[in-house]
Amino acid sequence: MKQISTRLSMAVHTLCLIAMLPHECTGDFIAGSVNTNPVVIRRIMGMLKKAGLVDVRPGVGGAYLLRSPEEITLLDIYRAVNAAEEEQLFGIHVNSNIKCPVGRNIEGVLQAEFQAAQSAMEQQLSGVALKQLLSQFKE
Amino acid sequence: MKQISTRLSMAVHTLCLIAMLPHECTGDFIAGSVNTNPVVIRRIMGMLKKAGLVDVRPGVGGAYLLRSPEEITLLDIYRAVNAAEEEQLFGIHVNSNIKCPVGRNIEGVLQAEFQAAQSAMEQQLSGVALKQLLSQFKE
DNA sequence: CTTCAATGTAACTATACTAGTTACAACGGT
DNA sequence: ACCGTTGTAACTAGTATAGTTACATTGAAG
Repeated sequence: MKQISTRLSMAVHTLCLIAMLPHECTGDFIAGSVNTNPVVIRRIMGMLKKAGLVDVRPGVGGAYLLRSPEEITLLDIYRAVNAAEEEQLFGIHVNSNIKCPVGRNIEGVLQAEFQAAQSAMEQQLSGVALKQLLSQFKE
Repeated sequence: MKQISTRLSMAVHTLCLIAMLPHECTGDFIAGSVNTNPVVIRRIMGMLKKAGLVDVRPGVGGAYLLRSPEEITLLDIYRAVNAAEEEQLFGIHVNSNIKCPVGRNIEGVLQAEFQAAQSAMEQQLSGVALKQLLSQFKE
């Protein structure tokens, strides 16, 4: 199965670092912790910036949160890194045969059920704030 | 974003047809309602068969449910068509830098949170049985 | 026993997303 | 002016998806 992109997990990682070490968080520094290419991190930072979660300082380097860690949830991050305006998690086949009772109604029926499932997931994500994650790195 | 494969929605469509019209459900007939290639349907039928949800009759054609529509949930179907033994919905980047407090712990932390989100979604799916969908095609 | 529609698969294609990479312009302190 | 950093474009390899063609196998019916 195709998984949800690791952009989300890398974005969470990035935000945790920014929250803890705003001054040292250049793209290269974060890339060193995530263990990937700096450009991948810069792209993610761009998405987080566009979503209003962070501000990045071009030229000088570093980034800082635009909201407190209690006010940034996993759902916020999830939405930030999934650029698609089309936010449907479940794909539904289209152009079913309208001459068939099932084909005629399946799209609407599935749309409702899949939306409910996606909402359940998103509600769980919205209950976890960055702050809760940060507390797990202090030991 | 990459959506969950339309195999799931096509599989639900297929099972609804089998439940309603077991005798007429050849791969070609179903493909006509779903509006896709018969081979795509046969592949999905093969997955549903492997999962013990249906039995297919080679040679003669047609298929029938091996469980009643009350006993087949969207979660059963979801699991049937996602062949991967690795059932993690959220991808997590690996090989983070263990010299960093965040990199050292991020995988475990995210694993727990993502699993909770996935479970919330799956629980919602498990609450919807095929029978509930079938009732929406009778009008 | 032959026929023939249907199933079961393999193989191949086009498309799309992902993650990584190179390259380079623009920014902005020092 | 210098130089490390950010911001992007462009390209690559790898992989999942959905569709397609082709063909062997199945099994009831004539």
